[in-house]
Order: sequence, then structure tokens, then C-alpha cells
Amino acid sequence: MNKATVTSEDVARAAKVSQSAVSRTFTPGASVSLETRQKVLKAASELGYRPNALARAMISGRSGLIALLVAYLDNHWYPVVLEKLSRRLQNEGYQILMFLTDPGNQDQVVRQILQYQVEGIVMASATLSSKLARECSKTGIPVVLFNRYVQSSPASSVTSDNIEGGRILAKFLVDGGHERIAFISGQENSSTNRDREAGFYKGLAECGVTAWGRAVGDNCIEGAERATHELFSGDERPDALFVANDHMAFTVMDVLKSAYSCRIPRDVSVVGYDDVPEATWQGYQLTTISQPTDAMVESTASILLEQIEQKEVKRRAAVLPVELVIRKSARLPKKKN
Amino acid sequence: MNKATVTSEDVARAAKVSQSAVSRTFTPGASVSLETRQKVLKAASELGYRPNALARAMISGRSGLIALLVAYLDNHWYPVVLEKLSRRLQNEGYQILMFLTDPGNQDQVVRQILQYQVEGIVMASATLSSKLARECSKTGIPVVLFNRYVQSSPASSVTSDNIEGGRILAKFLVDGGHERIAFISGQENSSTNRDREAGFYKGLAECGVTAWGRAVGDNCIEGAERATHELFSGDERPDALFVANDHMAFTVMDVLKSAYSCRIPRDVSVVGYDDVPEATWQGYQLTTISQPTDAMVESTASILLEQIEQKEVKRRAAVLPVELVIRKSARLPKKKN
DNA sequence: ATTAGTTTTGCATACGAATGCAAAGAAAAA
DNA sequence: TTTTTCTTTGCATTCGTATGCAAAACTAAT
Repeated sequence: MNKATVTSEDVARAAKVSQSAVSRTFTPGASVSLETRQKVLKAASELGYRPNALARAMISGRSGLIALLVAYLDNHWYPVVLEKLSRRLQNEGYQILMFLTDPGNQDQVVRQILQYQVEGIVMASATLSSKLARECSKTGIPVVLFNRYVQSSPASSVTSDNIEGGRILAKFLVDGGHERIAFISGQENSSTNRDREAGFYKGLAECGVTAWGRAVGDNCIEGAERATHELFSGDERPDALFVANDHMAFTVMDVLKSAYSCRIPRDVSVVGYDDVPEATWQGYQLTTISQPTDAMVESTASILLEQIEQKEVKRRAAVLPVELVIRKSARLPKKKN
Repeated sequence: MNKATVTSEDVARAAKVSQSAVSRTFTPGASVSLETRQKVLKAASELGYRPNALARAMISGRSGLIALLVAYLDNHWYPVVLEKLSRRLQNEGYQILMFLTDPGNQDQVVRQILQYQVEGIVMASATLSSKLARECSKTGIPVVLFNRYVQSSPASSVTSDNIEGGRILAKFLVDGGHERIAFISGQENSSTNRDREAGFYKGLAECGVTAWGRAVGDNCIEGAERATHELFSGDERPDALFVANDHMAFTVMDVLKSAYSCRIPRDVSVVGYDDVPEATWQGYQLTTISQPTDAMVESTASILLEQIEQKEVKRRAAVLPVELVIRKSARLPKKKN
């Protein structure tokens, strides 16, 4: 019972008006008399007419599509972001074309995106090759990098102040009286990870301390486990860990408890970054840096929309302030000052 | 520097062939000589030509778009599903148009979807009004309900065997020697929740036991807290809880520990449903029912693709087997049989 | 009643690619 | 060489809607 699709011309015929009249009825702000508009609406609803968005996009040059690139969703901060960002853009009348990227298929994915005439691109948790960045910018499509940036690229970016976040944590751990402070990284080539780490070392340096050690967690469960073992298998062990994000921090805490019988924070303090919902869970109560998710989403959306509407793509880079959230996974600084 | 978009005609001119030749070059299986194909490809790459997917969709009637409706992502099973499903469909050459639905905006959302000429719709974690279902089926667009079903609707569905899952858990708890077994529901109007609950009661009945109590968790953190307090604030307390999904179960466990000083599973056993990644975390080690996520995704994709390709939309309902995953949040059955 | 001004309407065309059809070209068979 | 068969090619049309333009209808002003 595959109903042939109803076109504006069918409606026009039924309402005894021209196709233009139908089109105008469905175009906000167009010139139609109340009378014809009503005839059209009546006929349209009787026939079950829906304007074809693709045809509309072709002629108007506005597809109403925004591409969202995501690499993985197992770090639970991203689903949260995804949800908020989608809602925000939907509210503005845009549709989300979602792409899951692998490191391998990225170029191909971007090529596909461009075929769909998207009006803007948000890249979250995906590393943008400079070649790709150039390709995008050549088309004049606004690109916003979410939670990452590429210096050399013309793409705008929205991040939290990862450097400052790292610094705050460093200071917090030093103030807590820790002496062997180690770092577990995320993906080493990501700007986010680099900044968190750089800020962390900077913070340590400001306190006259150097990092005790470092291991690569690579943003995944297995990596986090491996990194933890790496740091704890020797004779001497760290007494504090900064894990580059909460996602890995939970795993790290599990390993510490089960494989090394550590009590947290008595034997070892652990701090993370992101403040994902699970950080509040009783079993973890993770001290962490809270990213201003709402503000980041808002900033992303508004930069993107502005660039789309103004047809002018000038690079903007928003860096939003972070906040330390103290829970119980790390020893508190001695009250003093 | 907004490069004017390059069309097939531009390429044709540059390659000194007709527009048809260009089109044929980019249409797999079309009739073009090697020579012209190469001329075209050369010109295309020099000009940076990308076929316009919207124009292609219009003429061919195939948009290559599949809509994915999701209501919320805070239950972490959904991001996992989302990721797998997207990857699967992308591999088949489809693009994902993602929509986040509120209970309120659903109808509007579906209307938008249809405007974009999607070839198929997957509804995950969204309740489909029967009006909507009719609207979809009238257009002949295949709809697959993921993890839910609506008897009266012509939409296909993929679920796990929620009834059996509930039954297994009931039996497991009874065998564990529990005597006051209660249930905390998810969204009461969802088929998934109904089935889990029904199966649970059925399982209890088969063991000659009746449920001790019941509270509504409504699939959210606050609801889960409220439900827990509801069941535990009286003089007599349950000694086992089946929480309709893992997402709420973690919260329930937290409340039990912090507000009622319960030891799990010594004082009270807790079981969940879904087997989300966090269920393995040390602090929880949740005994739960594992849904066959991969199989469900695969089934969803294949049903949808089949219906798209065959142009024949006949309702199919896949119910996939579940598995009990025993961890440490519930007392084990006494070894006997 | 006539003119000027405003709104509404339909016509025709455009968007960019795919495709049936027939002409042209190449290859194979006679 | 001529005829037949198969492959390539270009022309023209199509998809469904938006929109500039000019005609038409209506309103207001003289």
C-alpha cells in the first residue's frame, strides 16, 4: 500500500490554486491571502501533504542539516554533550546528521558529509587532519571543534580551560601533602590531553614539585588498567594520581582497590577530569574538574549558528572556565591559610 | 572566499563531455568508457567536485538517510546501542539523521523526519503514539522499534526476551532464599518495563511466591531514589530488589548503602537489567540480565535494510534470548540441585 | 469614475543530478 | 566490405519546491 508521495502540485490541484500558492503557504512570511492559505491547508491535510525538505533545500540552498562527528561514546561525558547539543540545534530548526568516525574512515566521512550539503559541522572527539580542515574551509562550511582545537586550522573551537584545570588539580594534590604524584594520560595526540597534562606540570612546577611518573591510558579501559599496573608494579608507588578523565579514573580506582588493595584516599588519592554523572556515585566520589558542559554546548551552538547565518566564517576560539569539585577520592589540603 | 559550488555541469565542461557522462562516472555500474571516466575524474578532482547528495536523492528517490529517534542517553545502554547501530548502518552506506525526542515534541519530530525523505526509521527509547505509527506506515516507510513494541502498530520491533529475563531473575532471587522481594519499575507505560515486571511476577508465581512490594522508579535518578525510600522507610524492609534496569540499580544501591546502611548482598540483594558497562565496576558488581546488544543491533539493521530494499513492509518482531550474569550484588542460590 | 497604490496570483524557470531514448561509434560477424 | 551486435554518448526530461516577474485583483485616494 505504498502511497505515492503527495506533492505540492497535487495539493494545488485539489485546492484549485497554483503550485506557487501551496509553496507560499508553507513558506513563513510569503505573500498569501488568508483565503487561499486556508484552502491550501485544508487540501494539504486531507491529502497528507508534507513539503519535501530535500527539494526545498536544493532550491533554497539551505539544507537545515548540521553534521555531528563523534568518535566514541563510552566516555559518558559525550552522550551528555550529544544530547544537549542535539536538543539545542533541533530547537533552532536544524537536523542532526550524525557520524561515528574511526581514525581510519574520517576522510571518507567528511567527504560524505559535504555531499549532504550540511550547513555546519561539529567535530567532537575526533581528530581533524589538517588536510580535512582545509577541505572543509575551502567549501566555506563553518566547522566548530568541540573540546579540541587545532592551531593551524581555520576551524573554530570550544574547549574548557584544560590548562587551568590541570594546574588546579596539581596544586590541590600538592596542598594535600602528596609527594609522589603521577599522571595517566588519555589520547596523547589530543589537544585536550596535552593541555591538561601541560597545565598539571605547570601547576606542580609552581609548587616546586616534579611529577613522580607518567603512563599512557589512551582513553580506554584496557589502557587505564595497563597504565595503573605500570605505575604500581614497582617497589615505590605513587601516592596520588591525576587521571586525564573520569572515564579512565573509575577503572583506575577499581584496579587500585582490587589488585593493589589500596584504600582511597588513604593510600592513594585519585583525581579525574570531566565530572561525569558517575563521579557522584558512592563507590567512587571522585574529586574532579567540572567542565561547564552547558556553557560549552551553548557556545558551540551559538558560534556555529552565527557563522551559518552571517555567511562569514571567521575563526573563533572559546575557552570556558572550569571548577574544582571536591569529593572524597583525594586527600584534602591541610587547613592552614 | 565562499567557493561557488561545483556542479556536474562544471565538470562536464572542463572535461569536454556531457553532464550525463559525469553523472555516469559517479554512478556505480553505469555505462562509461574508461577514457571518459578518467577525463571526468581528473576534471572532478581538479575542480573539487562532490556530487550533491540531495539532488541525487530527489531524482533517484533514495535519500540514503535513516532516522534514529532517541529519547535520552543517560541510561548508558543507549549510547552503546547508538554507537553500534550507527556504525552498522554507515557501513551499509546510509547516513543517520538523529533526533532527540521529548514526550512532547514527538509528533512534530516525526513530521520533520518524513520531510527529509528518510528511507527508514529506528525508534529507540521513545514511545510511539499509535497515531504516529499510522502516519508512518501510511507513507510506506519501514519503522523498527528498538527495545519496545506496540502490538497494534504495523511497525516491526526488536526486543530482548524481557519476560523471560524477569522470570529468570525472580527464580534466582527465590532460589537465593529471599523472602521479601520487591520490584522497582522503570517507565510504567513502556512495553519493556511491563514485560520485565510481568515476567518477574510470573517467575515468582511459579515458585509459589508473591511480590513483597513495588515502587515506581520512572527510569531516572530521582525516581529511583524516591522508590527506594518508599520501600525502605517502613518497619519491615525487603530483602531483595529487582530494579527494572541497571541505570536505576546503581542509584538504588547507593541509597541503600548511604541512607539505610545496608550491606549488599548481605542485608539486601539487588539485581538489575541491561548489563551496562558499569555493572562490572568494583563498587557495584551488579548481578543482572545481559541483553544481546550486538544481536539486537544486527537484527534491527537487517530488518530495516531488508524492508527498505524489498519495498515490502511486513511486520516482523524479533525477540532475542537473554542471559543471567551473576556478579556479587545478590545472594547466590543455595547449592542443592 | 478614474487613477494610483498595494496585495495576491500564476507562469515560467531554476536547483543539480539521474535516466530513457535514440543516435553515434566501435567491435564482431558475415 | 557490408551487416549485425554491443557499447558509449548526448539530448531532453524528470524529481518537488522556491522565487522573480508581470498580470490580475483588490483597496484607497482623488
